[in-house]
Amino acid sequence: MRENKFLAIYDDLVEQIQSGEIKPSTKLPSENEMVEQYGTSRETVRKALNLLSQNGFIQKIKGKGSFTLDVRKFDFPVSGLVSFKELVDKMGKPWKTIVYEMALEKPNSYIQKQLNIKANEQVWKIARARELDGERIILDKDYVCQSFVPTLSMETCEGSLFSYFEGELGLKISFAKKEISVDEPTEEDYKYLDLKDYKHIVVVKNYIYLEDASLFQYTESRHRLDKFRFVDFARRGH
Amino acid sequence: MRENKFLAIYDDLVEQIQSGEIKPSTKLPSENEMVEQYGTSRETVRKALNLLSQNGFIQKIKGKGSFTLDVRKFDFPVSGLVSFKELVDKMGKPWKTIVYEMALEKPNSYIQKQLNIKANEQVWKIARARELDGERIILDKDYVCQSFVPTLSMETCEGSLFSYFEGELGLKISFAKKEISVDEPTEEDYKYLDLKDYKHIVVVKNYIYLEDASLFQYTESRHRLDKFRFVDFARRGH
DNA sequence: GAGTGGTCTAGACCACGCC
DNA sequence: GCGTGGTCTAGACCACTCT
Repeated sequence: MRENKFLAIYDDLVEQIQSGEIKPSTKLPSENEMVEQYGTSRETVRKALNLLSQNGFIQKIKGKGSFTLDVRKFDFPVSGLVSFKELVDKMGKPWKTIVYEMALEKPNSYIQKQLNIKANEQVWKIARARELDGERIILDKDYVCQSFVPTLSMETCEGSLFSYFEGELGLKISFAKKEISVDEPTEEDYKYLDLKDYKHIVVVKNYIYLEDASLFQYTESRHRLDKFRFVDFARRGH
Repeated sequence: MRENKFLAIYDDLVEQIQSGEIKPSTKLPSENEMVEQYGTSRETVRKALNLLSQNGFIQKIKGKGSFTLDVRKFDFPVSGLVSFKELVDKMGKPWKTIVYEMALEKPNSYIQKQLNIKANEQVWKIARARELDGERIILDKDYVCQSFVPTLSMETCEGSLFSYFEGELGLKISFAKKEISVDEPTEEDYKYLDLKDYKHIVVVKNYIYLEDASLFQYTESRHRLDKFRFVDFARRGH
């Protein structure tokens, strides 16, 4: 059970929807019924329902009620902030991470600009390939300001940087900007990936910000064309 | 001025941020001050601020206040539900739409599946190329159930389908699922686009739903590799 | 008319940042 | 301690849907 009432209600409903206890396209209890059920005020119930709506679990229809959407059709959203490890774990496929580089460097001017830092600040550079079904199909290049992350180990890089930052360092990631484009492969790409004959590569640039709106990480994910897939759920907001 | 108080406050603040009246990375008035300013309750002010936060305009920091983000860095989000016309108008580039096809058809089995309809229902198929700087770089193929859109004209197709549906037909688009992948060009792509020597094409599949959660349109946007760009802003939600 | 979700209010208590 | 945003409440009125 989570700390906040509305999150507890949210979690409860998500669990019921994902487990199939509440079937797709059926009506949820009305807000007033939930007020009784959960013993809270209506605004609190509504906060939980709005979260469900934003995340694509339900659709609210005025005068009628809240209805579950068919979540299985909206399969895994790569949207939001999901790490490779979370994703691939969810899919249940065998995979491997190969660390090619982990070093504390003076950033070049491109990275300096991307991270918006001074030339004398040092950054961690981590280069890792992701192997699925025996093929290295994604190259992740992470650049992290040392000011936020004093130390880093090889083992961490083989696991999830993300959970290290959030879990052990207590850094709170708040939002991110993603940019997807297609580019020509670099020598690095040819060296670290099994690129076959593809003459292009999908580049996902990720700018990651903390709670205080400071930019602390820049990640470039380079995906082999045939293995790239991005799913997004968006509400037409106001 | 919009109908709802919280939207009016939202609009007011967006305008101030975008016009530069409120500079990037500065502090907004506190919630209590806004309560005075706008003469509403605090929850209403907070509703407006949460919208701003979701849409990447501000960052709220507990104990400190709400701060504007540098919106120029987060330039045009292709995310959400934006039509080609809206996008290109915002960029202010000269462009042209070429309609290659507009017909009422029996859907093939692929489209039937995508739109989740019966074989005997008819659908509009519209194929349009988007020309920028003298090159046809995007091919949009729209499939719309006739049950929602009884009539359609050539002029509408040359403009914005979207504003026709929302404006004249009064259809209310509520949410969409997007899927981005890369594929090999079809004969249609070669015929209707200036593909140069590119051996692949970026495919954006869009499933568009109405307020009552009915799927009413399937759109496939096929982008030339070098001109494709997708920007997304995502908060790490709860 | 009864039931539903959408908006709004006035007030309360809490956790956090800062001085 | 004071000001900030985060949560929660109890109640109100509205617009919409269905019967």
